[in-house]
Amino acid sequence: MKYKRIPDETIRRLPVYLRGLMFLHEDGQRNISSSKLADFIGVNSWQIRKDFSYFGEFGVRGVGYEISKLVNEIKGILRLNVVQKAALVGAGHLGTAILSYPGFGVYGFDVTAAFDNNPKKIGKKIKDVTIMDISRIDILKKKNITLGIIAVPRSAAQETAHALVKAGVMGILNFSPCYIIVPKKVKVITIDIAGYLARMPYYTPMEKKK
Amino acid sequence: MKYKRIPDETIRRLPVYLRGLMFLHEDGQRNISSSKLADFIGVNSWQIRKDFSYFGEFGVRGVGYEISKLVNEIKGILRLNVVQKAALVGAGHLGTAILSYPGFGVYGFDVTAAFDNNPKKIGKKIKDVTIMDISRIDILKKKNITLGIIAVPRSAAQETAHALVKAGVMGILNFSPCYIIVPKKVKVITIDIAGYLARMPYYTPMEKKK
DNA sequence: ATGTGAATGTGAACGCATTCACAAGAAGTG
DNA sequence: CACTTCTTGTGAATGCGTTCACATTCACAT
Repeated sequence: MKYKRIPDETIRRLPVYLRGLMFLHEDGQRNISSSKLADFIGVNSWQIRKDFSYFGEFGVRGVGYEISKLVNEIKGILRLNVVQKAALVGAGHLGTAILSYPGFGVYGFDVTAAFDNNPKKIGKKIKDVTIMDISRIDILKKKNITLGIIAVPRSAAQETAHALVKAGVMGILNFSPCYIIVPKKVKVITIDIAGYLARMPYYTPMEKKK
Repeated sequence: MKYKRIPDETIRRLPVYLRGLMFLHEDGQRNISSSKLADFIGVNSWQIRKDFSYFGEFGVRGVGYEISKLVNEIKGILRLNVVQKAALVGAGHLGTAILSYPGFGVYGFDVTAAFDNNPKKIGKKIKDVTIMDISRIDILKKKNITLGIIAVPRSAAQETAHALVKAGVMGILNFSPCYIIVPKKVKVITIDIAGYLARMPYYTPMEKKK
């Protein structure tokens, strides 16, 4: 395929394809067609083919895709073929859930450091990770960790982001429900968990009374 | 504004506007212009004005918007002006975090029931909510709960969705990293937490070696 | 070799969302 | 009242992403 701008939406879908494909791979399957894959992950087959076409020709016409090859290609595009280390800030309920969550490992992430400002939590161990005082965040530079996860109360989100950037982080996953300001070179993705649910009543019909 | 189809993207942004406005309101502010609001939540001012224009004229030309009015308008559009009750399935780490998370309340949600299939967890209380056996899920009908939150392992996600739908749920927030099949009338939003992080390395520059 | 069926890859058409640019309205000032 | 400043609301232009339709390629059977 000729040179062309890659839609952001395509990038957003790649992890979806990847997790579907990894599941099928573990399940023992070797090959798949775009339409089978489409049914499995809930999109259209032409969308899948188009998305792949931005990066090259990964399949064989008349035959389909080899799953393991596709997994490697997508991992390569997303740079998930090397272990990416991430640090968590905020060891509350959500932070604990994140540290315990197996899903990050699936994509090749290693959440390998955690910070909090509550002395009661510092020193505690959750899933092999010992919680450190936030003041020691500069250790990220030494450990070469470039991704940060913010799971602190909203009021502390902006300063946490600053601290992460200062410690060399280039990408931030922000679970605080607010906009945070960072230098342009740093990528932030904000997830307002409740915000997703907030859309729901708009789509669901009025509740009928008893 | 004349009749016109409302973009899905607009609906997606409304909760973002809402939470920003509610914060400003609590902070004691009364009025705001679209460009001030835009800076605060990290979008463009014309985007905000356009989005509002689909629903009516909420501001005053030359003056700006009255925050409390705007909050009510958006709540009305999203149907958040009545308390919406939701049920959680899966009381693991993530489920616990969700029950403890104050963010849902901000939007007017009440997570008022929780289920699990692990006998050890049943009967335990988290934040006023007692965890019930999943087999009792039909109680949702009686309690008039129409929203469900899935926080179970992937392998159990599809059957959980079925059970929720059977119990009368019309909207599902799914934290399992997989596509789930439901009747057309039911709205599903899937959040693959790790999937968001998976996009990150694509955007961040290659890590430099020491 | 040739035909048939299956599945990919992609230019082109389409449609939707964002962005622009400006008319319209409100408030303050002299 | 006339003038200036400010800010909204929106038709129109633009641009981006999705969808379509089909040429292309491969495997297999005959």
